[in-house]
Amino acid sequence: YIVGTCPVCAHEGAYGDQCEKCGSSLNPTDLKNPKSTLSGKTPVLKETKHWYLPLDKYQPWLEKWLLEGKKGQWKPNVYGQCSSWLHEGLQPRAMTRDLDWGVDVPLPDAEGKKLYVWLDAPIGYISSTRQWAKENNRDWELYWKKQPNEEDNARLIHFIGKDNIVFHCIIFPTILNAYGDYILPENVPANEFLNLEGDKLSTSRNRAVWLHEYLDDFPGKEDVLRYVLCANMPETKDNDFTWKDFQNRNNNELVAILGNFVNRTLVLTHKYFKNVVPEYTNPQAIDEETLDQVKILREAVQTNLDAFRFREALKEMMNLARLGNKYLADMEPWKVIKSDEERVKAILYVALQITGNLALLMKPFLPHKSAQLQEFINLKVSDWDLIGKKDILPSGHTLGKSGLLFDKIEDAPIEAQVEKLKAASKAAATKQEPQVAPAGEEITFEDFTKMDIRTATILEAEKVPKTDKLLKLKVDTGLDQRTVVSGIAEYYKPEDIIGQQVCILVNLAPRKLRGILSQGMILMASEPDGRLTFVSPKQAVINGAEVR
RNA sequence: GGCGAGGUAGCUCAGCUGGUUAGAGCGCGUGAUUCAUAAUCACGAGGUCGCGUGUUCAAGUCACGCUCUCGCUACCA
Repeated sequence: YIVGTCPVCAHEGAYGDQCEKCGSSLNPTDLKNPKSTLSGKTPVLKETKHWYLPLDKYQPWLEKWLLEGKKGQWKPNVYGQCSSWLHEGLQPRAMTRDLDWGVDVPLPDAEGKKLYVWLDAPIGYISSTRQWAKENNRDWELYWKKQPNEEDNARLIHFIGKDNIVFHCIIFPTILNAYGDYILPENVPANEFLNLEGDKLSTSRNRAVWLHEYLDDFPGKEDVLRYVLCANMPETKDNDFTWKDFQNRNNNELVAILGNFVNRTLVLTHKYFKNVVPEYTNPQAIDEETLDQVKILREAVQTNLDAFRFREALKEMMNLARLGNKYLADMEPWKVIKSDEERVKAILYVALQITGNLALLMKPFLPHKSAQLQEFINLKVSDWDLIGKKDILPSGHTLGKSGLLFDKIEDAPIEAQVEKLKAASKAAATKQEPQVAPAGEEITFEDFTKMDIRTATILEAEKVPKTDKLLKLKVDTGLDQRTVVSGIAEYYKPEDIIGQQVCILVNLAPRKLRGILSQGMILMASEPDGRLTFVSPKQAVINGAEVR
């Protein structure tokens, strides 16, 4: 909105950001004789004060702490994104805003200033800890402050998505470090994005699975969702949540492998030994070897959890149920019972130990079902360290009342969810009233008539090289044929718009974009999400017709 | 356009510092089995490791070029 004389080449029509004559990029304050393009008056420089985080000053520290210190430790996607930012060079970042809503800047000379959300939000992690500590009679500083002995420090780990990497890896650590005695994030195992039925999640488009609705639709299945989300976690690249996959994983994995193993063990114990854990006499090598596997699987789960490989950890947990199924299939207690009840006692003893250990091993992933299984088998203790014990359910122990841990999900509710999703996003798309831009300032009729808008036809269109959004158009305005550069390439392909009739502002001052002189501006309807659509006469009219 | 991450069986992924016939789970096929929610167990069929060139005795694994997906960034009169 500002023109003036270029300080480099003395061209008089230079813009506030760039001089087209010499191509220099400028700041508005660099211009000599600046004038407003709206009113023609000389702009007044108004100061607005903002507080900055001088990230540039901490660049050397970040390079050492992050680039050197976290190399090979942080996930490639996280480390790569951070090093990309650091290589571009950090700039001071404004931490205050001129807004009429938000958290006030708590400084005497900061009237009307609000804190930038990403200064504020991570500090909320600390204040919420303080609040929690207060309510629970704990010392919050143990969780955030550096302790006299480094090994006593709390470990700070941020579980986030990739869109939050910069705030948790660069900005927040810089603040913590600058402040002084706070611990720093040990790791930030950010995930990629999870899509929903092949498209991005979007709460504004109501393209989401709302948790309260899920719990209504699938009561008691909170752990099923946990399981599917964990098994499908976008740890290395974007992934897709589909209801079909949800159903398959429930039916083929939770029901068929885990639930089924538990069920058959408990049913057999009930049938043969009246729900009491039998004696473990004359164990065979296979029995001991099978029980030895439990500890190995626990180690595998643990190692993977420590390394934030949750999908793999989950798979190892399921392997314990697989081990149990295989053991039962190999031992065939339902056959042996006909000839050797003593042997069946040992077999079911082993199967029950696997079940007991499984109840504990699944706890990090399926907390509700873990508790439920503990009730089934009347297991009161739940320490992780117990996993591997070969007598977690000792002989003579009476089991509880059992049922089914998981049940099958039929096609109908799954299809209903898919339909619901479609209907919801369709409804959201048609509604769409909110967040249209408010009406602009009142202008006079003369102001309006200054704009000469005409109908025109696009004759040629090509993408401007090295840009994503720009198309170079040749249009027939009725008056002439001229070149217009337009930022519509995301929504229109060049070959699709040739012959398209549009409206064009013909008396707009020409402007060079990417080295191409753009003479005029194509009128577009711009929706809140940024989508653009041509504003065109409904019926074909001559080129050059005045639009009023 | 620049930068980052990813592209390995139908699907989701593993393959560390290059080394014999590329692995797992689910799905699929065949067989076994019946204690179990037609669940389970065994066996099997599926892969030009995105494309190309190069380095090497040897490349999914290294180098260069290209291509596709996601993200950050620039351009959007």
